[in-house]
Amino acid sequence: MAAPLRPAPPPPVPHRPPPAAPLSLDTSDVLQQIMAITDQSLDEAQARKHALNCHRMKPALFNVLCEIKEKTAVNIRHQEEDPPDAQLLRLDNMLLAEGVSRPEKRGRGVAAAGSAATPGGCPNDNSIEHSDYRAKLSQIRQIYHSELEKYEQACREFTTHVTNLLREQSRVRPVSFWEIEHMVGVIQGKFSAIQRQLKHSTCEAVMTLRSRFLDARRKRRNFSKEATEVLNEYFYSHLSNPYPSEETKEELARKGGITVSQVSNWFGNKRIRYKKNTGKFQEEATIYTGKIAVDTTEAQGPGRQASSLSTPSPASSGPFPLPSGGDMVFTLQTLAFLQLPPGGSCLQPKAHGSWQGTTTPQPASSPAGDSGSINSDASN
DNA sequence: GTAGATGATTCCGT
DNA sequence: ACGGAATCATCTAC
Repeated sequence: MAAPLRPAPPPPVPHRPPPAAPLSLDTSDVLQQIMAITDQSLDEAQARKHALNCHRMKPALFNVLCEIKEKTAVNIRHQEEDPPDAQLLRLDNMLLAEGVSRPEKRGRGVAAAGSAATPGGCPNDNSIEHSDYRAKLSQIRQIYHSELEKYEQACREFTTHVTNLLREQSRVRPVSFWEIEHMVGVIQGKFSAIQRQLKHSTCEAVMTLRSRFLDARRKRRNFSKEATEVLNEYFYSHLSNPYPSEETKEELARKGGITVSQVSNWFGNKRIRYKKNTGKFQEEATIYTGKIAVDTTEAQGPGRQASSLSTPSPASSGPFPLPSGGDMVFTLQTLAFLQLPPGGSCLQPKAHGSWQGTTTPQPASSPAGDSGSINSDASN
């Protein structure tokens, strides 16, 4: 690295007026001493430097060196303007997008920090996996910042050291402002190459973490018994129109400890699978409609707590064979049908039959069969 | 190990 | 945007 700072070649002596013999000797002698200075010990060099500084030829020699330096410095200045590094820009942008570049905020809600850390978002974020992801990302962020700080500190120290050295050297040889600037640039360039490597590695680490996290998302776990029960209860009690509204989905999600997307997935899968093989679900339907009937009966008692989900509307029959063993349910169904709005098709809820018969789903918000006051699906 | 169950994803139509 | 249908990937019971 000292190459650009090496003393300039000996001055073009022939261009000068022919000096007297003793002067010529003097010049070459001084040059010899300068060239030999690097081979000497520190103490020797220091003493030699002092001697040279006091030498009567020093000002003249210094001027020549200045001329030569001026020419090379121009070249240096021209080489300085590097184009902006596109790759580095990409790395910076990526680290910023992944939330690695900005320092970690402390004392804030974990969830808030987590959502900020995953701009890509994960619709079905399992809280355990999500916090795991956040923890790993936080680890990466910490390492990145600590390494970055180390590099920056080393760069600062080294730059100061070299600058001081050059200033010191400027007493014996011409070291221009531009030269020092150039040297600082060279040092910073070297350190930024290291930083780039660090950024690259960090990006790779984040990408690996991300892909692992996304893979993990695909790993499914069966819902809890409670979640399945809540969903099934709603499904079988709204068999005529198993399309929960957004609000209902949210409540089902809350009760089952799952996300709204999972509720939507579940209902999507359930409808398809039920439709494909109704017979297979007979037993399950019997269980849940029986359960609903019991719940409904209990709910009729004094002091009941009305809930749109815990006291769902009775299942209506329809194109689906209703499971046997739900007498109470059947009675309630009949009551429900009798409450159809004027003009409604007799005894057949509008929504009934439509979700199986056609591919066009009935909007959950306005099924004729669910609009009655008896229907607890009012949240739709 | 295998079959069936089940949650998630993708594609497509409305 | 939502839902149906097909499919994938994993879990679970045997």
